Amino acid sequence: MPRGSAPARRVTIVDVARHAGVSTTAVSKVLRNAYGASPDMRIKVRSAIEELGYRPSAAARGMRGQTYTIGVTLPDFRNPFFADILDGVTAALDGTDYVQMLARCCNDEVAEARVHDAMIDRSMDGLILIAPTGSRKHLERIARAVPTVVVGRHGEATGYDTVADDDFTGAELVVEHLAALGHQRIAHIEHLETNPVRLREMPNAIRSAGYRHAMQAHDLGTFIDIESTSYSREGGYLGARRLLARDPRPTAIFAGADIVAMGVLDALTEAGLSVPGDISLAGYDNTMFAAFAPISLTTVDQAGHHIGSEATRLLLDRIAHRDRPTAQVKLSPALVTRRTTAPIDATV
Amino acid sequence: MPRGSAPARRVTIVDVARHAGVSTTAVSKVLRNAYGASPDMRIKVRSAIEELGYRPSAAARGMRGQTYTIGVTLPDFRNPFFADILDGVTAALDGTDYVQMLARCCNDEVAEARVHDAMIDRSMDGLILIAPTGSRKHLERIARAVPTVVVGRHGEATGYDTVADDDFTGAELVVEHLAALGHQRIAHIEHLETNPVRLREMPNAIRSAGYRHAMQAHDLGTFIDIESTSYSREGGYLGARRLLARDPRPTAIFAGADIVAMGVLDALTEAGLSVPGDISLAGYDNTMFAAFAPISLTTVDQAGHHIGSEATRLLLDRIAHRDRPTAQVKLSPALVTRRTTAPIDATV
DNA sequence: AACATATTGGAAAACGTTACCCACCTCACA
DNA sequence: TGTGAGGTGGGTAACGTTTTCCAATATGTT
Repeated sequence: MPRGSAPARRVTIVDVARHAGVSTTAVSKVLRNAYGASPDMRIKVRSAIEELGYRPSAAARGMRGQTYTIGVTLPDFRNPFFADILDGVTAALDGTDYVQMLARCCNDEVAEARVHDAMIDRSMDGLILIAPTGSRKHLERIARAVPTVVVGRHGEATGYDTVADDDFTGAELVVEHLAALGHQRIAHIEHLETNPVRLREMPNAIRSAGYRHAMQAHDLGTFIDIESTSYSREGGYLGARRLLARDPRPTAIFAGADIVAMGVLDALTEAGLSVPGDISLAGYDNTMFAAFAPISLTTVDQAGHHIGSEATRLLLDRIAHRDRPTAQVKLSPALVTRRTTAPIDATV
Repeated sequence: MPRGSAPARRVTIVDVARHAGVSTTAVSKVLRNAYGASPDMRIKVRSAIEELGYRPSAAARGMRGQTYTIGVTLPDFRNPFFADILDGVTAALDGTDYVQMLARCCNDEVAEARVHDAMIDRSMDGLILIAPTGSRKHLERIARAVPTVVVGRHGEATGYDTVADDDFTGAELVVEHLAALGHQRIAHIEHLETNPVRLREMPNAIRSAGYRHAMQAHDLGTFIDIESTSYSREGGYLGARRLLARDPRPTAIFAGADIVAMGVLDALTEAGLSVPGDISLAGYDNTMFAAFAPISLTTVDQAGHHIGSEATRLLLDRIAHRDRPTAQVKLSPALVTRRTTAPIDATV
């Protein structure tokens, strides 16, 4: 019986103004901490707001001013690395008037654009796009409509700020580590990328380039061996299956992401191989999963929390100063050595 | 240099109307598939929309009608079970005009209320609250403001629909399974709950009750052993540490959620114990993690996808018919037997 | 042919806020 | 005693939709 006492009209700014005996303009000023309201006025209005339980309508606000909403899009809810970034966003937003709203933007470019548009339609004050796959042009278009920060994408951009990890160095760290352990046949599983722009901008492509460069630098150029699948558990499983079919098979696998390493482990378990006994394995992202004790995956820490808070800081700054030049923040990754990598001697 | 060609005024319904040579009313009717527009009119308007690249402003819509936005709140981005639910929501929303927006509502009741209010302020057309912790009264208040479906909470409600798994039966399935394997000292790690209402409504409490009931039913009442922590990896770790300190220690642990089982495995690894050699372990939720080959966790499948799509179906229905009586959907869980549980004989 | 009923299209008034501008007051200073 | 500046407060017009009418025309019914 949902009947229940009439839909109860929402308390509006007019009600507050009347109750406090002032104009709606005055109430609005207090709400926005805007100039032109005396301390007395502020107290009076605030107590009226309190008494009436008034809450501003974001829809109405959106028509003239801000909605105090930050939109965050991400490609996947299963990759735990993104949760770290979101924590950083939440932390940075804490204490401000802004609220974050999330949406997943699948992996397909059309669906992604639809989600971005949906956020613009909803008058978000700013957008944080995590690892978007859209074209540069598309991103510039979004950024023209609303302040935008792109996370996890390299390259200079004219319309938006970026925050990214130095994936090239991160990949080098992994190869160096494995090479120092005596490994030569170090294979890599990457996320397939063909678009030339994305080859220069997407983290997965940069990691792959870092891998190749480091292999060359360690005189292991002839051992370069890459499987192109996707950054997902299935991608890892598939890539590992193919690598295991090699003869001789690699002694170490560098998975482009922890989630990929998870799939690799699925395949290794299935094949009855032990880690690092039979084969060494490294991931990337240092997600919660990598720290999982029974696995204890060697990986690269991207400081997701820091990435998220930095992106938020940039976004709030840009909302306040839309004309400042764009900034590119690049963070340094760090290798986290755990138990899935071991010296080649220990490997059969 | 973000300068860039003037902020570019958004295309509005007025532009579309002028371009098509009709009234804004007519355009609005076409947009909403409302009655009163001829097929000719629809074609004419739609092509004008296409040509101008018009997109309706949700803010403006929100002031009079719908925003075509569904708000989804969930307590945690790290529990992969929620990702399954979200997939179900996405699937059910596919092909409709609705877009989903997510927000995390932490675990604390005040923060949760703030998030719910934020969604109402943003004129969401409907809300799906996943495993909310708020009081019944709070939920009823939300539901009075906007069509609401509560996921994962038991008990009759007058203002909102609910979708929940039969957690009591699910817990029984686990105990039955372990008892059939010959286990007696079957311990349980639950999420601490003291509030009397939530003891009757929250899934964690129901699972705990199911565990106790099944233990009694199998004449294992004297072996009932519960650690109260939280549904998180840390909670699992802590609970397991305490259980391992028992003498004699349990031969099997029923973790209230897969994420808890993950923490249990952290503790077991640390203690140098093998699964199921030294101790059997079962989880709950059948998340992606449970299927992870190196672990292969026995668990209870909740069909998260189905839960999500069912909740969405109910919500869309309620948006269309706000007066229909509330519904409680209860889904049946299924045991998924994997490699972390074994006969007691095999256990030392 | 007269009348009722659908169908089609539009004019105008909301919806709740903020931006813009103006009026008033007080105070300091010439 | 003017005059200008800074501080306060408010009136009013947007903002872009949907909703609620109403009028005009087409269709069907006696």
